[in-house]
Amino acid sequence: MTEAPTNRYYITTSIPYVNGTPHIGFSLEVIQCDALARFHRLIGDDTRYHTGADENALTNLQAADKAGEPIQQLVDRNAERFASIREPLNLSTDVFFRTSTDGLHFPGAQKLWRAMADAGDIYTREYQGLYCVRCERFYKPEELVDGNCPIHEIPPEPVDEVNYFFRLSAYGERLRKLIESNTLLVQPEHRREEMLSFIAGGLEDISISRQALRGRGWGVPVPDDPEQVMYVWVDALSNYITALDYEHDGPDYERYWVENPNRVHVVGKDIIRFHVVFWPAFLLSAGLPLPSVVNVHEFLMVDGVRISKSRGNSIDPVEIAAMYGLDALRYWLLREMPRTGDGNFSHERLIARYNEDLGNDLGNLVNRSVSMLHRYRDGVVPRVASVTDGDSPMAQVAEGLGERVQGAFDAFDFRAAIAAVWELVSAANKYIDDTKPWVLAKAAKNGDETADERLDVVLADLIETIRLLAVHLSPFIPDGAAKIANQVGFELGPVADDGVASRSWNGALADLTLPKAAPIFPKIEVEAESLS
RNA sequence: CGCGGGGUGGAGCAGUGGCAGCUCGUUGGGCUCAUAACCCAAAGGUCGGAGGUUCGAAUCCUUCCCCCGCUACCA
Repeated sequence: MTEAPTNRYYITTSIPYVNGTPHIGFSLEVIQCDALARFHRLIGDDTRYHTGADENALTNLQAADKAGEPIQQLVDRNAERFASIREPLNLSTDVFFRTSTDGLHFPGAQKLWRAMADAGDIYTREYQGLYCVRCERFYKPEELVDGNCPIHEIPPEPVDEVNYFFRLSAYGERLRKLIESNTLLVQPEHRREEMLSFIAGGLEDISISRQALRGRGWGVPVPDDPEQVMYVWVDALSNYITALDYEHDGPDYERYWVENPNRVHVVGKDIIRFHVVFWPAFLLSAGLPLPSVVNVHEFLMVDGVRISKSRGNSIDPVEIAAMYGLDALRYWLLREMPRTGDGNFSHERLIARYNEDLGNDLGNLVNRSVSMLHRYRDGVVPRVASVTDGDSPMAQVAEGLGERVQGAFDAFDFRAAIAAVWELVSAANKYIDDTKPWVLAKAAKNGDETADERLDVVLADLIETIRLLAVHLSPFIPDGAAKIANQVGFELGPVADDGVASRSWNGALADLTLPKAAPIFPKIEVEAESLS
């Protein structure tokens, strides 16, 4: 096998405002990214999974004022809440980056600003207007409803100030070409078209600063102008590189941004413009590499209604994980969320998916297989030449599974990735019914040597199938995958091309004695009235 | 208004020119290794309406109806 150069993979979530607490919609994004990060580690990529908090937004300051609390204190407390979902959701994040406290951020963001300014893309303009602090944008008088911001229903503040503007209008053509050529790949396809259509409509220059006074100095100061702080999106978007120490062109920056073809952002559909147009334009201006992929996910609704704090229909993913188990939550999010169109969260569907897929199909498969191995072979995995050679029926089914899963991941199609693995689960359950090991065992007991050999093959086939399942499922349900691995006598560990951690059929568990069978995904039993 | 998405058996979804599929549910059967799990079979859809292109349309075109998102805050 020739030594291929190490592939690299940098993946980011968007960084949420920390004026509230994480809800299940955000967990969709971090869990999608986590599956991708874990998958890329599994195939041996040098992977960095980045997430964090956007703390310099004016909206955070307002939340603090409303709570009568010092801004830094509120931001510290809420950032901790976002950071703390790492353990209960078993996220493999490499960094949780805070834009108000991490020393890398301010100088990095200012360096980016200077680079854009040096390119001649930043200029000042007198601006008079009505400014909604919650939106952090200006409104035209005719856009107001009863004198209020149409979104937040609060009166905008009259503002008369000089702002810095970015020459976004100069970048439409270059962005169009980059997106059309998929140099900047926007997924799914219809989002790409939406952005092309947006660009074709013409880009206007955008305001990229606000008066520092309005936020009492909260935010990233504009270089050489203490009167102004950066518009939150310039500051926030830059986190993807400031966290890598863009300030000093540090080793992580070189490794994951400059010398890495895979720079992947995963974002919600609401902020697609910022990531597909604004951010790439900033980078073009500064002469820096662009993201290679922006994957856009849809929203998760609850009972068909958009999650919002004012409606009070927010659902805490940590609570769901505590109620039903993390595997249930992760599996449901990755298996059920449609690629186009919003998904709909419901306790019933989550429980149904868990019980049916994880409990009945997968968990029961492991359980019945290991039970039979103990019953007929004292828990010792038979060593069978045809199985270790990959010549057995289940090995045929598993052929190419790794490629199918990878193809689905490359397309951010988590449902297809899981479905590919599930073909193996279904085939294994069917295999048991077809081969009837209990019949073989009875015949063997009566002296039928052919049946005895056949039983070895079937059992070895099943155990190897389960080993593969544990490995392939580890990006989706790391906890459950670890339990499956334990049931067939190994620990999920670092990536390997052979042995128990291999993604390919190899019969590596032959001769091993397995622990006693124990249910991995016990059924969730709930009474209907507790679901409301 | 502009841009975009969706409308497929009871429910949730896949399916971008070639006999309409998947999961769940329902009904019947099989099996007894297993978490009352597993396997097989059946019933159930004129693919939102109308028109058109084509040998052939869920799929392409036209038009209409309904639901939703974006329009420079929101994961």
